[in-house]
Amino acid sequence: MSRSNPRVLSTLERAGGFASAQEVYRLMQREGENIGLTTVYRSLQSLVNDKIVDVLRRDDGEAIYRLCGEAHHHHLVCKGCGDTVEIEGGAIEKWAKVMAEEHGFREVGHTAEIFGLCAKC
Amino acid sequence: MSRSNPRVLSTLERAGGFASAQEVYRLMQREGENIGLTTVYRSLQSLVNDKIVDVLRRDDGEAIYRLCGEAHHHHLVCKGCGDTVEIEGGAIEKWAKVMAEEHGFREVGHTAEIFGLCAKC
DNA sequence: AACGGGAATGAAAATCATTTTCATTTGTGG
DNA sequence: CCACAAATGAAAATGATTTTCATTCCCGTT
Repeated sequence: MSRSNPRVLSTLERAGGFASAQEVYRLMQREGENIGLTTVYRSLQSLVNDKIVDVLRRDDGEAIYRLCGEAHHHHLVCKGCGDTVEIEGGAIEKWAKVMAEEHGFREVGHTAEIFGLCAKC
Repeated sequence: MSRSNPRVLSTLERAGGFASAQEVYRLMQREGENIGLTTVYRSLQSLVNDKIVDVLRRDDGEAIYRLCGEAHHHHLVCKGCGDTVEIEGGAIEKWAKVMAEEHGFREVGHTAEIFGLCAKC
């Protein structure tokens, strides 16, 4: 297995903690970094596995990566400007737990996102 | 502009009101319908424009189309066998609404899935 | 220093969904 | 029957992402 290239993480940080693989790659190119697209993808994937970054989807389907704290949280994403707010989801945790038990599921996780238009858009 | 081919809508309905363009296409093929992939894409786009169907994204980025006005439900998916149970998510609807209002978001939708191991796996 | 093996790298090819192009077919009004 | 616009679909183009594979780098061992 490959480990994350530290320059990828640092670039993602500098990008405001929110960018697609292609964007991270272009950024690094512009900054004269000598790195291949493949490595950028691999590093991002590895960061996702390690739960250091989160992956979401733009409306066009492109994956965007985002630095993420450890606390489990959810996102409120603006369809217009892509602005993201981290929100708390206690209600979801409970819902997921109840639903899982009701159907005899074990080792459950969940995803939940809300998307819409923010006040500015 | 092209108009939607009615067979596409009818197939999407039969698919449970929830499928990707490729899936709709494969379904129609299997049923002996004589239609091209291009037309399926065009029809779905046109249905989206007319707000007859909604478009969401799968985790892998593939676009999935859903009939508008379908009872909104969520999925409980088994990581082992892929079995899926439709579950009701009243709690989520409320949560999404509250969170959106709290942050000044409009026209909000949401996605929520629970995954785990079912009783058999 | 030379050696060997595993990890990291990246160029190029492969994949896959989606879009575009364009020539053909179909349907409709005149 | 004719003309013309809309609909269709095969094939090529696009763009993100993944895979392949040969090369390079790193590190501990002789």
